[in-house]
Amino acid sequence: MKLLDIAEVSEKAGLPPSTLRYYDEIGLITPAGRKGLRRQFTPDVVLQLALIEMGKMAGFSLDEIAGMFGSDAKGDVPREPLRRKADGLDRQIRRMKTLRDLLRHVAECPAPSHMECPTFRRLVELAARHGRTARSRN
Amino acid sequence: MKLLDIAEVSEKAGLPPSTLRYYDEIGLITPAGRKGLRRQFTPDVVLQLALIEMGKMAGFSLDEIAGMFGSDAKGDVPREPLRRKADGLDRQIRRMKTLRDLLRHVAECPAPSHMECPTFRRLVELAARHGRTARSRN
DNA sequence: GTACAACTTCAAGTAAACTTGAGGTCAAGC
DNA sequence: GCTTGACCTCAAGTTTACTTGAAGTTGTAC
Repeated sequence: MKLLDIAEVSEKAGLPPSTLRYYDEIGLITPAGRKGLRRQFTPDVVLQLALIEMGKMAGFSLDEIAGMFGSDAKGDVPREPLRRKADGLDRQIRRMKTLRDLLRHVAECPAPSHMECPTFRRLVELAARHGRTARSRN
Repeated sequence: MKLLDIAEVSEKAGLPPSTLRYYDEIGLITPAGRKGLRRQFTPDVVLQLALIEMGKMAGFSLDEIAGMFGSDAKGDVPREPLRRKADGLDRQIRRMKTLRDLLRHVAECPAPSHMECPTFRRLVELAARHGRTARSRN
């Protein structure tokens, strides 16, 4: 299996080397070994990084992300929190769809102030209700 | 129109007063006036705050959020950037759905290491492709 | 009319997620 | 075998989004 050095991973993942070193430092990724001082990564790390990016996009902290996928070795990834996170994502997706509709509406709407537009208000109120319903924080 | 003081807004919006003062300071919200020193808000601010929360959830910075909805007075909200943000949200929603499926899968999957599970890898690869396709940053 | 709880300001502190820079190491090509 | 460019470490700096605390002010209830 061919190993990659940091510049190759950086290229493939679209992340600067400084970030990769930082992720290594906090244990989010781990090089397969070293050649001299240089980190050598398996190609899988690129996939892992894609996963990390997704987690970040969804609003998870690096700590949370490590908790989701990082504890591979131990094998004791607790299932219930994962399910709850997935449910949280569903709620978040719903709110993001509302926000998307809102943005598209604002881009079209000729009303001088958004708050005066009934369509706008309805959408925000809808989202506010969703937010209030989604009481659990993850 | 009845005005709210900071504690009432805090209560209704679920945000601490310190945050509301901060948002005022950076111009994200604006009190309708003051009673003595005390800020007096119109009820609409609660809706605005819901909107801000949505924007944050979607990964926008407070600056970006101010740009989307804040420049109400000027009336020159540029439409094209808004449409692009909406499109960005669509891509993000797609990736979040993948992440959700991934989390549900990990919660079920008996494989010792996720990276060894073909279903898992397929999902991540899918998402990685989505990510690469979505080149524009907002 | 006075007490006091709830507000106020302003400066400084905090946490997360990186980035930057100085100074050092080393593998590979010539 | 030596140069050189890509890597390394470690400490300090940066940005965003707040929070905290000290010290002062004031609307409202008694």
